[in-house]
Amino acid sequence: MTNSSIITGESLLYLTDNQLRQGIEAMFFAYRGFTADPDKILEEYGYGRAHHRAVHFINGSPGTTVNNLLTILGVTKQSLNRVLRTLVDDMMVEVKIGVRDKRERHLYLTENGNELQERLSAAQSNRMRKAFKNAGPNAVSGFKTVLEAMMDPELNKIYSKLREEGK
Amino acid sequence: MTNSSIITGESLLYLTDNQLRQGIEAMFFAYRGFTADPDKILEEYGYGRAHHRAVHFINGSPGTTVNNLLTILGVTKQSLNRVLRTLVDDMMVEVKIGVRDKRERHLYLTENGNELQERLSAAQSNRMRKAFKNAGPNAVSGFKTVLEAMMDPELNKIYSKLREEGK
DNA sequence: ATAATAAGTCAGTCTTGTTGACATTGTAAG
DNA sequence: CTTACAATGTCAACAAGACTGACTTATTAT
Repeated sequence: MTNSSIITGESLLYLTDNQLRQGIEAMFFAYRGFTADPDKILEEYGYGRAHHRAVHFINGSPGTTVNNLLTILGVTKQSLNRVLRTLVDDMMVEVKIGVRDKRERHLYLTENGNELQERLSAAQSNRMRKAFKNAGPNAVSGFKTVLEAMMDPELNKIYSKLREEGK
Repeated sequence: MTNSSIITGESLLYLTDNQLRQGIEAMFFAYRGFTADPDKILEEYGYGRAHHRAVHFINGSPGTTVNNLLTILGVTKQSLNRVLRTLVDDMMVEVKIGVRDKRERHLYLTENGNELQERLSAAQSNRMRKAFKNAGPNAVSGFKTVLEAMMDPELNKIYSKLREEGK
């Protein structure tokens, strides 16, 4: 129950245990909301969040390799492979053998995969758009700043890289 | 690949698909960081995130009932019971039969449980404190505003209630 | 007395993660 | 050219943590 005071550039920011606690709980509840809408759609297809993540990052980096995806998702190849196999079997993802290095498999969304991705993205983006709209532009930049500071340095690198690629 | 423009109270906020996408990815990577530190501690005890959540909310609302916890955590009683049973067996949580209503079980952290909670809380709060410090006070309020707007209305009610209780 | 509530339990299923071992194919280095 | 390494895939086994459904026990409320 001790309080901690922190000196920032401009002002003195008192971060009480309760403020930090509220931040923790906000993350917990917000993440639940964040995943709620896509989860409903995924259920229709018999997919889970792992499928969503794979589809999301393949869409964002078409032609990415299995190894790349492994790094971004932070799971084992066995775990990813299970998900990827069902997506390929269901004609959601297309696998192309690398030209320069024939060991590599490059991943692309098929037309079906794109359709699924767009449905998932629309659901998740809608909620985020509403949240952003409600909170206003200043809040949005604050939101991103805090989240970036909360990532592991490694993950932040990956995130920044993806951010650059996407304009 | 369409852009959406939103008019806020003060200014015109252009929310491109890429901005929304970045928000989504920020949530994904930040949540990973958010859970990384406590996960390491939990491993020592052979616990998982489910145990963490239970301990967290029992600490925040000592004497809460099983049903309350069920509502906050949003899981089935079978799922919660499994976790709660191990915590009770390990002397982390104490169960007291209700005085007014003897059907109810009121949950409290034991001394051991409190110790665990403090370790977990310290790890998670440290990261959040650093993130808050890095981002500055304005960013912190923006962070909370967006997260609150992102919760389901139901969850927001629970969150607000907990916020009031905790001063 | 009967119905509803709070909690616990048993059994079975599913997703998603893990390890470990091994095979295949292709690239790179000596 | 052979040997080592790398990228991928696969088999098996296991565990956490979620779910459903059915059922019990104790207690309270009608």
